[in-house]
Amino acid sequence: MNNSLTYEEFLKSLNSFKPTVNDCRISNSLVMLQGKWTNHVLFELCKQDSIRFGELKRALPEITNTMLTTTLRELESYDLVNRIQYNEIPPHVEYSLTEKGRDLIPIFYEIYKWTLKYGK
Amino acid sequence: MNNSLTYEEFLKSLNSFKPTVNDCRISNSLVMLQGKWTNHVLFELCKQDSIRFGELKRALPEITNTMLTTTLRELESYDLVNRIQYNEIPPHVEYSLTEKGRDLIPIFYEIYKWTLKYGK
DNA sequence: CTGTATCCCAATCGATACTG
DNA sequence: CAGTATCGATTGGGATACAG
Repeated sequence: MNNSLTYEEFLKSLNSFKPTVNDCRISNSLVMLQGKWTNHVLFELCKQDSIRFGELKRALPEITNTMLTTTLRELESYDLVNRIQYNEIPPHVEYSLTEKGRDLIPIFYEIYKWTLKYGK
Repeated sequence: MNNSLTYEEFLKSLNSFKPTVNDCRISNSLVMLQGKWTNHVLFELCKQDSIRFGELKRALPEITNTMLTTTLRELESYDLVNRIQYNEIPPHVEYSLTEKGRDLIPIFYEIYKWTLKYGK
């Protein structure tokens, strides 16, 4: 059932993918990456096993508290990111990629290669 | 210069990628796919060598004229799509992927595999 | 057939101030 | 430390009508 096509098979069967929007699960996946900050945050999370809210904020100096929180909550809702809260003094929170999130890395790798070829 | 890293090398060097937004060329690439209709249109264009405006419209019944035009113009501006106009009676226009656009297909393939594993 | 022009609405983004 | 609340600004998307 879950046998994936090889790249060659994928190319040949492209036109058998349903054209209508609702049936296009591939495009639906991209919706998860559509937020302005989504991929920046995901990419930071790729870099280390876990990272704190404040570290993320320093890594992305242009993001606001509101947007960082909103983005992280969205990624949690997609089950791409884990949030672990430590109720110590001072309290802190660690964010990390789930397995589902880490499995996005091969996509980033293809984007990396494309960018190397065409990026400005 | 343009030697790309292997996937293993890519993984190891992830944390050497610059964290700041402006330096993150990978994330900049994703901006091109951020429009609500962008990836749907690109995906339709992957399926055949060239396609007419009206065919695209029928393939994506929920898109409006305005958004289809806007999206195509945006893709043209990124040099992902060619537009060829035939001044016959009746006039028609053919859209096709550029080489740069076709080189996005490996990215779609990775998204396809990810979707197969995790898509709802 | 392949678009534009116009107008409106909704969602997103951001700045600032404040809190458990 | 890691957020939330509020409000205003900006952007993007959509409906409709019309044009080359």
